Amino acid sequence: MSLPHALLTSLLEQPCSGFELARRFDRSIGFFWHATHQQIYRELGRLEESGWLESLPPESGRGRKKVYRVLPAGREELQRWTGASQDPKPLRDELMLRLRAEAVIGPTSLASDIQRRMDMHREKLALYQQLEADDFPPEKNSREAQLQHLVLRAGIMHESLWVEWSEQALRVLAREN
Amino acid sequence: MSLPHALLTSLLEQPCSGFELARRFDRSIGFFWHATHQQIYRELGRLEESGWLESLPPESGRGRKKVYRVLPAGREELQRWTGASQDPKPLRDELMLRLRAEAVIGPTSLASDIQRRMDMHREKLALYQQLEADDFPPEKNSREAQLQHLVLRAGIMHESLWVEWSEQALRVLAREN
DNA sequence: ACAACCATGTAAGTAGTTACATGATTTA
DNA sequence: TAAATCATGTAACTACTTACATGGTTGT
Repeated sequence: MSLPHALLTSLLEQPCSGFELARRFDRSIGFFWHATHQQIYRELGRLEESGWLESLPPESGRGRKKVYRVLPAGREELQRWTGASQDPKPLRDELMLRLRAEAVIGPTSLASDIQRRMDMHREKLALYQQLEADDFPPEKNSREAQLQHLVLRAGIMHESLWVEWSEQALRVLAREN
Repeated sequence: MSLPHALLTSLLEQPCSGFELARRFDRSIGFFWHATHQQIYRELGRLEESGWLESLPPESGRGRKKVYRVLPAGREELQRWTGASQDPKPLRDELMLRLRAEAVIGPTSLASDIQRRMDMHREKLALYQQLEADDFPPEKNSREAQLQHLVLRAGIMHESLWVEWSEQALRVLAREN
């Protein structure tokens, strides 16, 4: 149950409509917790039913846009959830399965796909490093900024890991084949 | 659709029953693609319907144990799937959401949970390093061994990443709080 | 004969994905 | 006035999780 809490967080930062939320997700929280607009609309409905959000119906009677705002009960639930302990999810990656399969059934075209994926990881790494340079200069060291920076650091370390791993993998796959 | 291919791989390595498969999963492929026995039984049924597996009914009439074996069509499907390109799944981690939430709603007991998780990552790292020492000595360098080693390397790098990141996170959270 | 473990399943629920539908507002 | 974009939804499906049920085999 993470999506509802992701939405609560995002709406505490800035109340907005489902549509705007979906767009903001794509450029911030969505980097590490993707959600489609359908998921978001469905979840907003549930959150309102639970009494964690309220929706302000369209101002001036025009349009269908609904703006959501977090209620005190929602804030308390978010606090509860954030402090609760959760085990880390184990690594779960299809590519590992494909490597095991390759080991059993012999050479396939895996190497070219790893090359392609490595390029994608490099691109994402460059993007994250740009975001780091733009949004987290050394003098910006409030608690809030440091926590957000930690999240971005995880992304950077994650992408670096897969670039490095891909290089190792390509060396192995290049030997024979 | 990864579980069926994980099962095909495992059954090519060694034909066996659903129960044995579930146990073997817990100690090898399951490290990076966990599955419950219910998932496995259901999937084995589907794979048999698709004509990718055959089941040899219990020998000697006793017991209910069914042994599964991969058919040629299953092997071809596995080959197709392994060579097909797949995009890497983006990082998806609840902990990142909890950090963003902390940044908005202020201090919670996150630090103690990160400490706990760090210990879990350290334990898993130690286990993987032990497996590496036991199963992949330098002289064992067949293609198959090297591919399996790559998978384990990914696990080691993954756990190392989260140990290192946790240390950074604890330094940040210790400053105030 | 009882416990421990082997072995296979059903049922119900949650989360996430994909495809499709619909209407309102803004801008060229 | 047509196209682009804003905005919200329904429906159907797939993957995964959790709880429960049931009977067979092996060892003491």
